[in-house]
Amino acid sequence: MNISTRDLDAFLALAQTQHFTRAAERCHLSQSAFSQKISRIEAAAGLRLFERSTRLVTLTPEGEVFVEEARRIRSDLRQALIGLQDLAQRRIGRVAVAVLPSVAAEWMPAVIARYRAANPRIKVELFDSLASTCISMLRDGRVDIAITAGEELQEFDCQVLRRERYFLVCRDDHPLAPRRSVTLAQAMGSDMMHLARSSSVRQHLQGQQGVSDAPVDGLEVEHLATLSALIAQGLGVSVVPELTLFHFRRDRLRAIPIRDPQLRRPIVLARPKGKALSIAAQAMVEEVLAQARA
Amino acid sequence: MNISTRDLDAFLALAQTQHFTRAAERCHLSQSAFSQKISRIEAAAGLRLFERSTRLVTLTPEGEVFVEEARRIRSDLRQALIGLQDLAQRRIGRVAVAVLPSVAAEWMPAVIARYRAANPRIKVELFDSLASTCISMLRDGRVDIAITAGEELQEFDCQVLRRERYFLVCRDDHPLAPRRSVTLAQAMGSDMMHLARSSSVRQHLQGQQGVSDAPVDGLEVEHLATLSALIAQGLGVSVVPELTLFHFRRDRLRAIPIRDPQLRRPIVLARPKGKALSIAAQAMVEEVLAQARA
DNA sequence: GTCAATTACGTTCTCCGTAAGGATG
DNA sequence: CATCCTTACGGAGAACGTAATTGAC
Repeated sequence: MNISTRDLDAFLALAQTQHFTRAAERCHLSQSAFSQKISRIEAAAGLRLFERSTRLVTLTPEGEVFVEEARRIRSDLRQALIGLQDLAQRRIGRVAVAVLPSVAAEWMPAVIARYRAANPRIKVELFDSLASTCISMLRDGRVDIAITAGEELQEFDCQVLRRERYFLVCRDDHPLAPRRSVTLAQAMGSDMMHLARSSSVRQHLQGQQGVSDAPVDGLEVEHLATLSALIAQGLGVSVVPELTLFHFRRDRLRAIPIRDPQLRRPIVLARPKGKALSIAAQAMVEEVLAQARA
Repeated sequence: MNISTRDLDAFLALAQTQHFTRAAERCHLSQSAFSQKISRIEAAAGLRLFERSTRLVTLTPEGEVFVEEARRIRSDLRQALIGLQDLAQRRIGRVAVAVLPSVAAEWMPAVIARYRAANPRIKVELFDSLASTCISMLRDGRVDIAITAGEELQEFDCQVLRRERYFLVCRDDHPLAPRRSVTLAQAMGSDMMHLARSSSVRQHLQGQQGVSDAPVDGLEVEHLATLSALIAQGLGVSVVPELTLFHFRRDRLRAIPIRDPQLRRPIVLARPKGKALSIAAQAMVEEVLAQARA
């Protein structure tokens, strides 16, 4: 047995008009084809749904029972299909993104502005979180995609958006301040201040040669804004990736690129492995890629 | 766009198995035909519902949205169709009947017994009501059929089940008691007691020649059992139709057929005009007809 | 190399339209 | 006799199966 939406339409049209010819017109069918269709439906149902004399067409009591169910079913199906169309055409939807705070501040304002302009009906959820949080949100399915900098991303499908250079940040009266570039070794020679161990920057630097595990003199902060203020006060220097430099755009601070070519922080776009993105999320990926290329 | 139940089945089978070949088997289709079917469904929906590599088949986020709706819709449709089958096979259903009290007492016990034996799952509702109530219940759709004796039945489809003879009921010491039959005129000569005007019997007799409109001496009762007791007491005689005779089966009472051939009470099976009966009601009609023929 | 989905192609069958048939008022 | 549903029949397109192709592991 096989019932189609057009069968339901035909049945309901006849139930309403009580007239084969007019119902057939409404369904864009010849009257004969329509009659056959009703016959097939009745055969499939196993009973007569309409009582017809050549003059009068009425529902049987069983047909009346079926009308209400058919109406509801057709309506549900229509709603479901319309919902799919809306998803496809991005008239509705939702996309959730978890990104590093630096990425959130530097890239996402423009990305989200363009995305909303292109897809005004899609709800965007942005989480600015540290790398470990980004990863767990992605793992738990709380976000569709994540932009992070961790290394332990084998469980996801990843693509590197950019390999960021690091910069030495110091005050203008620091010995290295006039340099156009420095090496990591040179930078470490100064009074270095680190970010907290939990940050992705610290994790990354930790792996490099010549970077000690121990805090130099207890100045180990959580927020880049704090670090920036400490350096401005002349309490030391630090090494930060490019995307965070906006924190350090203040008087007397200098950012000097670190030459070491292997010292790069990969900014990674991660998505659940082997699972397709929603159309809404796919569109978000496009915008992110465009931003990363810029 | 046209979606069928088999399309839903195919979609849901693939959603569950995540494997074209196995889902195709479940749907009794070749793997190729199945693949095409999924493609058509996706084309109809306007978007990709499954993400496939040759090794792995998974739902897209949009597909996941659709799964739940599809499941519900398919289940609703199945329920509706199964319900129809049940109605057709009289596994479920309901039939309501309004009948005259005399018919209720004489015919319906046997009718209902046979009906229940044949259709154990169908709920039977029986109303024993006077003619006017039977008619209004039928008119209001509170019952499927009515068995009554009124004359004003043009608004219904009717068929006469039987034309009842009338009987003179008297005590054995009444002058007419020994007769094998009497005429209506002879009966009216005695001290006649009538039923209340509202009864169908009175309404019918009223139209006959020689029957006066006025109560003879104020003995005008509503219930046949009362009438029976009055006659047994020797307070008079009465004229009643055959189906009510069971009230008068007591010592010293005699029921004598009235010869007048035109004096017959038609027992009528009435149903809504131009409206088909439910299958359950149709089966009840069959039983009633069988009873009336007996 | 194997497994699995897609594509190609010929066949079958469903569905539709034209036209004739039949019933009803 | 006019209206309207049903049946008959032929054709077009959809759906299916077999088999070849492509792609992933």
